[in-house]
Order: sequence, then C-alpha cells, then structure tokens
Amino acid sequence: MALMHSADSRYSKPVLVAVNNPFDDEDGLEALRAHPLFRSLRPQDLESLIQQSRRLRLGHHQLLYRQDMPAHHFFFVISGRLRLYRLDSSGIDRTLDSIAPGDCFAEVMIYADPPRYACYAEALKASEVLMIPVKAYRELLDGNPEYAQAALSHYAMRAVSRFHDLEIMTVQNARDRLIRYLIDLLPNGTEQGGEIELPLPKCLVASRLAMQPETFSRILADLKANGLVRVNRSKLFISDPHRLIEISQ
Amino acid sequence: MALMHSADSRYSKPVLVAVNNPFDDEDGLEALRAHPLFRSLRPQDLESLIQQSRRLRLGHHQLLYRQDMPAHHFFFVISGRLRLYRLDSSGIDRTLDSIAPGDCFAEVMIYADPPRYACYAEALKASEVLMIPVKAYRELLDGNPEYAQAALSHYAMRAVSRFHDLEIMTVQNARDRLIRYLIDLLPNGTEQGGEIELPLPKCLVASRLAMQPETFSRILADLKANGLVRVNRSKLFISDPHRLIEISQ
DNA sequence: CCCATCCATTGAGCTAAATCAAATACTCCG
DNA sequence: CGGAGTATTTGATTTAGCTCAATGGATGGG
Repeated sequence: MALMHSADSRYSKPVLVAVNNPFDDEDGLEALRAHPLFRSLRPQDLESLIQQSRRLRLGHHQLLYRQDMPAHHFFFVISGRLRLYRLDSSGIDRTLDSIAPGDCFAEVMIYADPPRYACYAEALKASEVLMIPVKAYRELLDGNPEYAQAALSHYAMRAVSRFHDLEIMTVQNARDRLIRYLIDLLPNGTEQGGEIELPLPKCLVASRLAMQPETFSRILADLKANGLVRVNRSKLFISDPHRLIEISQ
Repeated sequence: MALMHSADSRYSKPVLVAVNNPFDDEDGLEALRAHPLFRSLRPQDLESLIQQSRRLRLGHHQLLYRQDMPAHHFFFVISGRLRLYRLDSSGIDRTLDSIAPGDCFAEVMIYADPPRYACYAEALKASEVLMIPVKAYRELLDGNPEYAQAALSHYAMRAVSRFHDLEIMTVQNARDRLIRYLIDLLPNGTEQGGEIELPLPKCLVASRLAMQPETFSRILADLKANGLVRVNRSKLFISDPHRLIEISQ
C-alpha cells in the first residue's frame, strides 16, 4: 500500500521538534550504557557524549529524518519504536527495518562520506530518541583507539545481520519469506516454540517482505487454519517451529 | 533454478585444494595494498600478514567454503570471480553476492562469534584468492589501534551496501527489481548511460533478484525490444538510464 | 578442435499473488 | 465516550511470474 506522504499533513510537521536538553532522569540511559557502541566508554567520555547529544520526543507517525538529508547525527532509541523506509518516485513506501528501544540506527553515518541518510525514519508511536552528533562520537574514537574494538564488532554484526535480511528476500515466494521472517523473530531460534510480537503493524511487515497486506493476511490466516500459529493482534504463538520450516519446503 | 548440489560430483571435491605458499610474484598484490582493509598497514605488518596467509587456486565451480563451516579465514580475490550463495533444505540455490578481484569477502568473520560462514562460496571461473587467518588480522588490529579507523570505515560501508541491496529486494515486481539492479551497475550512476557487464551469469543474476531465469530472460528481451538496453552476451548497453527509471514507475 | 554440458531463449499453460472492492475492527484524539 | 481515519480481513477477478518443455547457443575440458 502506498502512503501518499506528500499529501499527508503529518509529514509537513517540522522534522525535529520537542527537545529536552538535561539528562537528569536515568530511564533509558541504562540501556545506552549496555549498548555495544557505548558500554566500553569510560564514564567521563560517555558523559561528554551525552552532553553533546539531545533528547528528542517524537509523536506518533512523526518524521525524524528524510532520505538524502545531510546526516550530522545518529540515534539511540530510548523508548517507543521507529521504522526505516524508502519512497520511490511513484510514492510507494517500502519498509526496510524497525527499531526498538536499546537499538542504534543511522550509526553507519559515522563513517559515511558524504553523510546523507539512506532512507526515511519515522516514529511508529510516541518515542524518545537520543540524537548523537556523528562528529562527537567519531572524535571520541579517533582520540581513544582502544574504543575501536567494540565499534568494529558492532559494525561487523550489523553487516552480518543485513546480509541475513537479504537472504530472506531472495526466497521467491511470499509464504516462505513470511515463515522465515517469523522464525527469525523467535527468541530461541528453532529450538522451541514461543510467543513473538510483530515489530511492525501487519501492513508494514508486508511491505518489509515485499508483499501486499492482503497477501500477508491470507497467508497468516492459512497458517492459523493449519494450526501452525495462533494469532492474537500483533502477538503470534508458534508451538512447533520445525513443522513451520518443513511446510516452507 | 535449483542446482542439485548434493548429487553433483564437483561438490564432493576437497574444499581447499591447490596452495602456493611463496609470494614472490607481485600480480594481484598491488590491489591488496590498495584495499581499505590493508592500505594503511605499515609495510612490515602487511608483509607479516601475507606470510601468515596462503594463496589458493580455485578451479571453475570449485567450492571454497560451506555454509556453517567454522570460519578461521577470510579472503581477498586476486583474480577470477566468485559468488556467495545459500542452499535451503529443498536444495534451492540462492545467490546473494558476487565477488570481483580486489574485493574481500567473509571479512565480517573477523568479529563474528562464533565464527561460522554464513553461506557457501564458490569460484565462478578459475580464480586465485588469498586466504587470510582471521586471528592474524585481528591481532594486528588489537596491537595497532591506529589501524582501526580504516577497518571501521570499511565495515560501515559494507553495512550501507547490504542495506542498499535489501532495498532493491523490497521492490515488489521482477521488472523493477531488475531495472534497479542494472542502474546500480552503471559506473556513473544515472548521470549518463554506459556499458555494464553482468557480474554473474544470467541465471544467477535471476537467482540474486529472486526471479526465475525465464522471467529474467523475458524482461530483458522486452527492455531490448523497447530500445532501453542493447544486449551482447553478458554486456549490456544502457543509453538513457533516466528513461529506464521512468519505466519502472 | 570437438564434444558434452550447461546456459539462454522461447512457447504454452497454470498458479500464486496483485488488484479492486467492500465490510469490519482498531486506535488515537478530541 | 464517540468518531474519523487507519488497519485488517475477506471475496472476486486479473495478471505477473512460475513451471514444464523443447530448442539453439556458448564454453571449457579433453
């Protein structure tokens, strides 16, 4: 489904809105300290980085940045949820990723040249993000080579993860792509079943998997009818992942 | 098209075959020195890394490594061409990337834990690769933090590039995916036309783009009939990229 | 240089998925 | 709490792309 952004009033809001500068409160910063890009920083370096950053409050459906905009910041999600997407010339909206609290995004911009955002980012619901100047993090790394290790490991993992996303997308039929996507959401891999929560509304999962919302709905209904998943809103229960995989040939 | 690997004799050859240890000859090592992962290394460090590496000669269609194999090495392509692919349980072969001389691959394994290859790698024709111990490169970086900069930049670029690949795959119809793929192969972007060479045989480009070889062939024939591309074997000439993009809506 | 094998193309038919349409069900907001 | 605007589901129809099949073309190994 194409969302007609240019005609949609919510997208004409200013891109960056509510700003809270002080960092007195601690919620969400626990997670920041735990993130691979930050956890090995000495407390005073982390403090300095935070001082140079700003906390943004984003409303439901609010746009954070636009594709091709110069990228001077990257982001850490404190709360809420965002998605990354692209628009093509005909206005078709293609979802590429969803971002949860505790994740960083656009962090590859730290080493991009020229630094321009590769996609749009919008809040899927009310969210808070930390807006970190690319320059500040980069200077920290340049001045403290011992920090590089963690960043390298993070970037390598990111590359692997994108490679894996690509792998799913080379699956040629919609049903099998969806099944692989669901399996990947299972916390324990295929070892045992479990409940998973779709990280995006169903119509955006469909977009992420290059299919129509109707197709997504029909496939899920079919899996449900065959007792392979139980569905409750955006929560799915998969009792037997191995059977799902067999079904997908 | 599914290649039935398990029944195909060429895949039962030993995985690693011809080995040349000495590095007297200089061909291909120019390119190694130019690669982002190596060009900032001091000569003696590069020399030491090469000493710990081995040069492999791979025959046409020879397998270099298998998916899930423990990954103790990463690779630099001296000559020839390789592809990365995955096999699923039903034996369907899905091409994920092609690798040209001067490129590195499986280099994310340097920071993977546990290090296991995420896919198969095979030579598309007679090729030579440098097999570099992950441990050796990692020790070099750990001991020389000033080297991290280049590696970080390389990994960030790799992540961006995979993200871009993913973006193409979220395009929902085969024709437009193919057009986007071709546009990306143009050396000067969309600014002007030019000749491009498919980095893979047509049937594998098809696999990479999640379509059947027949579909690929028909789409290309149609683009040709409309004067949008001229085709000569694996070489394509695109005179007007903008018109191609318009066609893809 | 020749042959076997794989690759590419084309045709015919079929099926999965897109499209169009319409009826609920949610959700957020006032 | 109620209503507007989305999101989701389901049905009917169309179509893009898959499958099967057969032929000609390239190529690399002997």
